[in-house]
Amino acid sequence: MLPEEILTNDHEQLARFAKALGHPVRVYIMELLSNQTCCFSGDLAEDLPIARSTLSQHLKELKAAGLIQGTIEAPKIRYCINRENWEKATRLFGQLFQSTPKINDECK
Amino acid sequence: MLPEEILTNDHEQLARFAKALGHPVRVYIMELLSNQTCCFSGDLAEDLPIARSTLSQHLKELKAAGLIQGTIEAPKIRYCINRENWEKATRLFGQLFQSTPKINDECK
DNA sequence: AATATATTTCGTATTTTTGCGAAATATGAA
DNA sequence: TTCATATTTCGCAAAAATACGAAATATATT
Repeated sequence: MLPEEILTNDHEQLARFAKALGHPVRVYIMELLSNQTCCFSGDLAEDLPIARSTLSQHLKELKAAGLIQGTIEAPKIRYCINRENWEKATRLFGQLFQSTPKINDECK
Repeated sequence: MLPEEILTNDHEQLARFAKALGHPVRVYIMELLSNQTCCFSGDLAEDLPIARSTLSQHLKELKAAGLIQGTIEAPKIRYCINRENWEKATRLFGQLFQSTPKINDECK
């Protein structure tokens, strides 16, 4: 038996996903990608008030967290959601938010 | 009419919540608080492998994001979830994750 | 008032994040 | 091969996050 870990892999994984979503631009991108299958970096760059290199970094971070993936469609790159991890994130966040905390008078 | 904002208040708010959840210790705390109504900082400090001052900072951050609130119960402090904002977070994350992205062959 | 307990704030150091423009890379078209 | 387009990486700077121990604060108890 392993020693009881307080901080589990799920905690770590959820924190990683949450951190990746911890910037409005990245929330915007994930929202977009979860509604319309894919998009090009250029389309985002036109809408968003940030430099292309900055956008690129945000995309990189989402990719590092496993939330998106890119496929070359020269000369562009098509970005899509990583369905498997998105579902994992859906499950983990869903778990966290599933239980409505009980009302507690001491805490007004 | 205001100019169409790309990054909305909801994006900002969700990012703020996500950022607050972007650390395993804070995920652990919120998970705990969403299951059992309240807890004391000391109880957390005993379980978690971090200094009390570090824990205090994490709690402060969760409080700043509006996810928890503390009430003095001297000499301890009882921390509880902020139900209103937790529900807001539940709604915002729920919205983000509600739509399962369509399968897309180009993105294997 | 003095003591003990619980927690936070302060000061500091290190690491990470965020952002930009310039330069580099990759690829299709001429 | 050269040119044009799309995107990323690099180099830098500024800001924020993370962590710790020591000191400060707050409050109940003696």
